[in-house]
Amino acid sequence: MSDTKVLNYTSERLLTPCAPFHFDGTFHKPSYFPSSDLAYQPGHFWQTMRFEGQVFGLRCDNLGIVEQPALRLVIFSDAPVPPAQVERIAAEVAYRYDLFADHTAFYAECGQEEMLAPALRRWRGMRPNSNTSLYEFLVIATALQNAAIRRSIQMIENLFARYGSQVTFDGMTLSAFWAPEDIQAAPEEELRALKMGYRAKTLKRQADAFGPGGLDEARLRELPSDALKSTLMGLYGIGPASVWYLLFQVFKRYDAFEYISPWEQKIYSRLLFDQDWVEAPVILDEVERRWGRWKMLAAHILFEDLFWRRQHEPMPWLEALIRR
DNA sequence: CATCAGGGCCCTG
DNA sequence: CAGGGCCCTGAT
Repeated sequence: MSDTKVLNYTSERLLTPCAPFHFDGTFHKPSYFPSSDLAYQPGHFWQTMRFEGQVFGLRCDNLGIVEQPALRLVIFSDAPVPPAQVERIAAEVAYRYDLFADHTAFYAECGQEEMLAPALRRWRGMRPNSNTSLYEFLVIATALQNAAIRRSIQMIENLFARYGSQVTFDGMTLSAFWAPEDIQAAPEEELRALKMGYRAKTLKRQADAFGPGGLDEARLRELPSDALKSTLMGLYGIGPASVWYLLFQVFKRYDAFEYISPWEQKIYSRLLFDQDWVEAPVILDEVERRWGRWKMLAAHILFEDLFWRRQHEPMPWLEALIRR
């Protein structure tokens, strides 16, 4: 799409996350690949959001500190937003960035754990995030499968260019996601031409699952983890690796660490054992032993801390694992 | 130039 | 439950 929609109206909403809350550690994840629907500067985060059939621009500004958190959500739109919709958008942002979860028990049980403590000194209050809806995350998970990271980025950007849109707000232009119906209407061959390869079929079937009368993300959020996991695994193209990302990032299940993919396996081998390669069951037992029901939240903080440190410290072993 | 694995998953036997 | 096949691409 070459035309750009300009979002000139703004609405504001103050949000007060549950302390402790780390703004930068929650809104920006340096281990995630870059994509054109997001922008970050310390204390500030921008994204587009397709919600209730419209495309919005969002900006979040940090107004607080870890122990007294506060943030301003600014909603950019092409028409005035009714107050009730402002509340629904704020609630969606709060869910995606896990703003209101109480982590008191986590810090009581894991705050002094020796391997985690150094990372917590830097990132106390970090939470899992999902920048996107469930449907949009499935697209990202599909692009990640059996591809080196450079190619995954290419796939997502090709999809944005063909099915997404460009929106301009707050002095910047970002990509916005399409709706599942846009992919339902697209021929599989068109998706293949965008270098999706055999994933074209997967994208079509996932879009079908989210069309009118399809999966209801709000309802899935209420499911217990085992039922949620089996529902997600039932989606075409979603296997153990993708569901591992989904349970933690999208659905904030802090104990969802029953599987590890090869790339993460290499990194956790180094982080936990200072070795090149440790067998998966050994890693999974170790995180259970150290952090119990908080194991994925704890591991995530350790993992992201590594990628933050990478920006300042030379880490040749890690660079070798990141092919961009 | 050819071959291969990659931040998997489906399908078959 | 194991293993072949799948689109494409940079690395070797």
